Amino acid sequence: MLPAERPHPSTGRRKTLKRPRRGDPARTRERLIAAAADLFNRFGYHGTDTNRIAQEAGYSTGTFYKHFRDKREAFLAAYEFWVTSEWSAVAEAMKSTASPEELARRLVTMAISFHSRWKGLRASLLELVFTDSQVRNFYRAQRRRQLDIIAELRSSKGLRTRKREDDAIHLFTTERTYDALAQGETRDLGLNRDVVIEAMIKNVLGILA
Amino acid sequence: MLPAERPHPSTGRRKTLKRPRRGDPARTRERLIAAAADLFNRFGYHGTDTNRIAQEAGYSTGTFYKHFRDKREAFLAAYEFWVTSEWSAVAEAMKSTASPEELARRLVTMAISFHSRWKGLRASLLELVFTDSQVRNFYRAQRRRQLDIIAELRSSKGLRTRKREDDAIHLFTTERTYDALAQGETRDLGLNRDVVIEAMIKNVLGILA
Amino acid sequence: MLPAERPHPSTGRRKTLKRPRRGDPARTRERLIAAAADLFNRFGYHGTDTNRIAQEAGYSTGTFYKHFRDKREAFLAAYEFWVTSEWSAVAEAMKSTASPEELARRLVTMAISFHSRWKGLRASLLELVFTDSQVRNFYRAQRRRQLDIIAELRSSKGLRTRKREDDAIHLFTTERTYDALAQGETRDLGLNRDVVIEAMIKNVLGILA
Amino acid sequence: MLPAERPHPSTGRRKTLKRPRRGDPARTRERLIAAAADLFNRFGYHGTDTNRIAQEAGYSTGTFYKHFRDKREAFLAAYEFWVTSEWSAVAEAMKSTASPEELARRLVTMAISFHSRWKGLRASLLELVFTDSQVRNFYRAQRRRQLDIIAELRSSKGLRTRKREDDAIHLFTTERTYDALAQGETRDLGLNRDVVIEAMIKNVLGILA
DNA sequence: CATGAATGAGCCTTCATTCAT
DNA sequence: AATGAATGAAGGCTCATTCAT
Repeated sequence: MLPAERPHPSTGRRKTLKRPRRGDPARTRERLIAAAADLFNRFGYHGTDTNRIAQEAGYSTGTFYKHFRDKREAFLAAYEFWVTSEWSAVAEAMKSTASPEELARRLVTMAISFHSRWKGLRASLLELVFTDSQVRNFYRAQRRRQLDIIAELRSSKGLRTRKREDDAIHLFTTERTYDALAQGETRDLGLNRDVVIEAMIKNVLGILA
Repeated sequence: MLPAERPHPSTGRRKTLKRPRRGDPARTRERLIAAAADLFNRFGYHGTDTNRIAQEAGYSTGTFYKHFRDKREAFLAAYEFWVTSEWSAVAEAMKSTASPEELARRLVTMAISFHSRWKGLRASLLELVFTDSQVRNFYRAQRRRQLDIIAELRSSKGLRTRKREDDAIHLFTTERTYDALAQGETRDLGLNRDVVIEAMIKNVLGILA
Repeated sequence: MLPAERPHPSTGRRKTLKRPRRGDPARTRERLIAAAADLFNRFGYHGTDTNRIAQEAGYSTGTFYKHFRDKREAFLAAYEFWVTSEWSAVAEAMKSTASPEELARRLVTMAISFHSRWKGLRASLLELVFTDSQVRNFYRAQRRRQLDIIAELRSSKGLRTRKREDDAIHLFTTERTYDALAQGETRDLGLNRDVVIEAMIKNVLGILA
Repeated sequence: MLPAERPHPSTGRRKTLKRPRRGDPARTRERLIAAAADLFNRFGYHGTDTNRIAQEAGYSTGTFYKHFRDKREAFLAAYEFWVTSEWSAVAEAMKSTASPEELARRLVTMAISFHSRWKGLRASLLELVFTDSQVRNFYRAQRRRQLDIIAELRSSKGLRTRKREDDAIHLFTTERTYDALAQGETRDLGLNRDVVIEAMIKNVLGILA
């Protein structure tokens, strides 16, 4: 029997939707990363699908894979984007000449807002760090860089040197608390948000001293 | 799930348990929970499948759904099992008459070992807390209970009262650091493990004072 | 924002189609292999999809993967099925006490009908033998077995011994000609089918002498 | 396509040809055909993608479709290229005044080397002949032409006339054996290559007589 | 003539869940 | 109480093809 010759793909069903302007790849990638970041952040890594990301960015399925090897790579790109913007904001704030108290307050506020904005991405990240070795390596590299930046910032501010361990512990500490604030955990536990925030400010102040 | 990768934890072909046909339901449930806890902990929530849990426990697919409404419920049961055992161990330790220093050291050691043992479960938990409202509610309830227990323990030990916020912050702080130790993050960041541990002990001591 | 909790799969859309009787796995596997053989044979390996095979066999997507690791494995099973039935038919024919002429004629007829029945599977097979090392290994093993069987048959018939090379060449030769007959190539080339067949019979006779 | 496997042929990073912007169309087409032939031959029809062909030839995706209606057309062009070069080589050899033995040997050697060089293309061809009616028609036409050429060659050499059927059978026979030699099948079956080759030479000699 | 970004149908595979035995 | 065959929605990813520049 003659085989059912399959018709050439995409002949016949061509929706007349105007093809999105031929943009430059960098912009496309940016848009995809933005969409990915948004969706991962809202629905988590496992709750987000690749096709949806493309669609949300205004592109079709295939375009996604022209820019990322796979879903993980898109996640990593979104993560990097977020981290970069976070740290440049911190660096910016550090340049100010405000009093240590003022600065500490500002940093804490910023941190809380960052953690609130990215809580979904963070949640997925921490899970993937356990599950996926590539994500883990990427994450660890970011962390080292973070500690380096902190040390640098402090020395550039003329603050006294501290042990890397102390900085790390500070990071762990505050980070988890910011998460709690961002995720409404403090509220659910019946804690007074302001009290917690003040404690954080005191904590940060300790590092700026 | 992420493509083709089994996470770092000790792999190894957990042999199927000898089939315990017609056991009592309670034992069956226990075995299922144990298998679930083990697998979730090793491969993460999304990396573990329901059929595998049943098989690992020595039962068939259907049995799993006789004991749990769905995968989440099994996860929650595993989580509860772990938390319960953890807190009873802590309560046990608190009964001792060791010096505060000794007690603090013991508590920190215990915590680290707990976090090491359950790091996979914890990683999944934190992601699900974000993704899944039922897990979130369950988790929050556990946390409230945890804070209550701490307050209780302290009062039974005749220690001075502290603000619930302080206890919570303490929890957040140490918890994240224990995670870092358990996951080898301190090593990857080039930190001296002992220095970090001593800091934790000092921290705990502050609460026992 | 609370994540869009995804409903439990297959809740809500349950078509009331009566679930196919719970059969024994061996029968299911047989049906799947039969469907796979049929579809691969009609549309080629690349023109056949896995879901279609399951459906054709009267099962759903997932069932296919309960029985075969992947598409290739199903192909190999189909191939083995076909080869086995072919060779047992040949062995059967060889048992007869017909004259060599009669036997040769019968064998040629059988071969042509086999090649006609399985021409699609053969076409895919030969391509996969090139493309896929697992298929290649499987195929080669079959061939060795085939040569062994021929040698055995001859010795059991009391025929004179021949070089393995001669048997192999005979196989190659006739095989390609049977393919041509089966695929209508002889007709397309304006050849007289009977003349070709008679030549084949003479050829086979040479081996039976 | 079969998952994650590159077939046995010599791998190796064919470097992209230097970009020949604005060449003449004929040269462009030639380069595309050469690239197509090479890739189809190495990875099979289904293992080769259109974009890769263009890239390998030093052109961009779109250029491919300026020269071929679709993938099949490129395949057919590659096939024609190969067949043409093969037959002109045979014709060349036939012109020589070597002894029949010498000629037969030379022809067999040539055939084996051709089949070795093009085994991948042949493998795909035979599958497509089954799957795709256009390829089939093209192939059949080539075959008829081939038989015509043989008849012609023989008459021009003053050899005696033979039935077209005999020529066809000869073609089928030797062809399959050359494939086996080219694909290493003889080796895998534990056959002595030289013995097989000598048999082929004898076979060819029969036709030249 | 040439480019290459974009398209989108399609296919393989997984896995939570059901239910007849 | 337990079994395990069967289900089928979902999702990651590929690749032939188009068309605006």
